[in-house]
Amino acid sequence: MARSAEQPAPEMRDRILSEATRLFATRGFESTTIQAVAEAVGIRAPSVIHHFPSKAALREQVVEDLMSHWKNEIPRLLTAARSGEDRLSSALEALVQFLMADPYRARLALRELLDRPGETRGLIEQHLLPWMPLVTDYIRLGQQTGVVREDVDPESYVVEVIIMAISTVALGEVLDTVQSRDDEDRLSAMIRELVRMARDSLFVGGEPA
Amino acid sequence: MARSAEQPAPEMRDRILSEATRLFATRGFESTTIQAVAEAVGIRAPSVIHHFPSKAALREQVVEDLMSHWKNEIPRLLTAARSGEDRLSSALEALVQFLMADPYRARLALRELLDRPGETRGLIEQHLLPWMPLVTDYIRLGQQTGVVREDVDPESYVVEVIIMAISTVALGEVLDTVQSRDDEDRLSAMIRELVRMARDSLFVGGEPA
DNA sequence: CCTACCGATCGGTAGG
DNA sequence: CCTACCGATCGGTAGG
Repeated sequence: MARSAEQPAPEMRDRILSEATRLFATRGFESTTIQAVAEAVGIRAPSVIHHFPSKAALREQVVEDLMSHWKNEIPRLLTAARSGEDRLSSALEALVQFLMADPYRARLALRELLDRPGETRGLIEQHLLPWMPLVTDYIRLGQQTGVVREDVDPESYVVEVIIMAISTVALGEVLDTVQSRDDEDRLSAMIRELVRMARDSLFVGGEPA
Repeated sequence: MARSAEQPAPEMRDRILSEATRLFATRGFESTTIQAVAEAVGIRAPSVIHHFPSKAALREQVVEDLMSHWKNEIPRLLTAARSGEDRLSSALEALVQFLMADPYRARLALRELLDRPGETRGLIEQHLLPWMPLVTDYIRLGQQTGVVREDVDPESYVVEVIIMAISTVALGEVLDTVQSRDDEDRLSAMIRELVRMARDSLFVGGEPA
């Protein structure tokens, strides 16, 4: 009779969050019923509601968990490489790695951007925007020293690269069959081309060898 | 008594399609009720079902209309400019113009890619893929003549550019407030940067001036 | 965490 | 194109 009484199964809440994340990312919030989440974790629908006051609250927590992941990773991404001019390329590759580590991250982000533009914009302004100057100042510095193209619009460039990375990873599953490849899967080729495009459209001159 | 009998209101069907497109694009298919579509055109829900056998059939027609638009526009996009090496840039600007002409096109495409990857992939293979070689062969020709970078992966490049264009236009509303601008709106700056990135990551050398 | 249950809303039908 | 209506499912509550 030590620890059997009424403790609410410590890991159950996390399991619900995990399955809800997966389902919201793949099917979308509206298409996912509480019952589907319950079934995925092996319980009944009302038990899900016991852990989260409402379906909306469940979504909120799922999104918040995603954002806190971002908040933790961003400093790591931005300091991913210190090898001078190649720093931005390495940061981008780290971003892609981060996105591909959990296949639901990119898809969930894209869905939230489409479904709740206002709320998501608020989250972006809160958590992502403060880091922007750190990157754009670095790009402007590169423009002054002549290694970065003069006609680059730093803010637009950064946002475009992030959009490209998120969209590519999120849609990778679909795009994977656009063309068959023998040597490797399509998504890897896309990611590699993405990194190349970001690099070659930023720095002046030809290949960095 | 000439034309009052039982003709099913010729323009009503198109009005339903138009409002359904707008609602599916902005809120998503699952979040859009037949009632909401009916209300938008000023009729009752059962009258919508009279024009389309089911909600799914309405979606099918909306998507088919979008695809037929694409099919008509693609030849025009690909022959948008004949001024030699700048041809691809002009084609891209034409693509962006096409996407921005109807704000719901990009958002609907992105939603369909997320919600129904299998079906959408089929539509892409049918309608878009046949045009791919026309672009990729042109890029490969440019690689042989030395105007296009050697390390460009033609197929990946084309898909990335299309993804970037669709995503940018679709998310433009959200991104518009990432940073305030005095001279022009954020989306225009994003589009211009997108075109620049596509150009500078494709061709060798500095600015074409 | 379960069973039993409910009001609301959904897509769709009947029948003019 | 409308009113009247229905079975199914949804999110959520009650009460253990």
